[in-house]
Amino acid sequence: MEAHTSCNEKVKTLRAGLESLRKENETLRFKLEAMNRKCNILQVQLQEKKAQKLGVIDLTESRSNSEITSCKRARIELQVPTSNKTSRILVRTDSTDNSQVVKDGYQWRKYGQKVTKDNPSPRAYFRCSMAPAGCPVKKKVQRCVEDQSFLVATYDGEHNHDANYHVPALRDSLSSSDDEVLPKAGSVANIIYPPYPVENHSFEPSIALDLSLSGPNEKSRRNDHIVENKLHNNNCNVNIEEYVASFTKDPSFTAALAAAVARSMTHPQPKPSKI
DNA sequence: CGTTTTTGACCCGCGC
DNA sequence: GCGCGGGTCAAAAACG
Repeated sequence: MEAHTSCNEKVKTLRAGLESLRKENETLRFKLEAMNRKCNILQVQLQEKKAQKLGVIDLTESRSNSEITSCKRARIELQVPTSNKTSRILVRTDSTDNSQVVKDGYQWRKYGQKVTKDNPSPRAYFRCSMAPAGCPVKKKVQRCVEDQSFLVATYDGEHNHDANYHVPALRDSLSSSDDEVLPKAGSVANIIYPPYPVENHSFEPSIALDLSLSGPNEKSRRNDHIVENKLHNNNCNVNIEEYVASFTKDPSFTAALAAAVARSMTHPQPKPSKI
């Protein structure tokens, strides 16, 4: 009899624990949703701000001369569809970095390099090597003749497969203010826009956000604490809408989230997990 | 050892 | 036809 009673109590305890876990799970789900929404809003806002600042230049009829012109116009980094199947982007890089790597989410294999007449910098030729069946897309990468800190990447063709498009595409838009531009030493390109005419390929970079990351930056670490504290200070019983609103209205949370996202991008994880 | 990069050779279109 | 320049090939080297 006594054993039966103690067994019942154990069951009750376990059920209580299970219920507690359920609530915690629910809370975590709301937190994730709220963070996702906020993150999306931030992305949109940042894209809009960038777009406002950069403006658009039509290089549709561009040849080398207009490339030069575009380079002369300071701080213009853009994606320019030159036709249905070709487009050109300018990518800001470290001028001391000799590599001609443009991280655009696709995997490229270099098959040639040539010094052209109008530019002392060699032009590199790449093929897309992501699709096993063979992707027809090619790209040419060459430093801008006027400004060596820019790479001019010309894409030719359309991918017949999905892109492994993630972190690098947003790195710049999230981590750089106007004149405080990446790259750091050893880093590569900072791309502003998707490198293709967006017809069949939607540009929806997936963000791998790991708030537990500890970066070298003290300020961003503080911001992480803000995020974490914000998360921890909201208990399970809070009204959901108020709870979400408390995130969206809190400027410190906004700043902290932006910093965390930016840092997660500048320190990408080997195998990020999507939220 | 398989994959990627390098680099000289080759091909092809264009202008003269 | 010839030369020039851009694009591609492919063998060798480098890399992981």
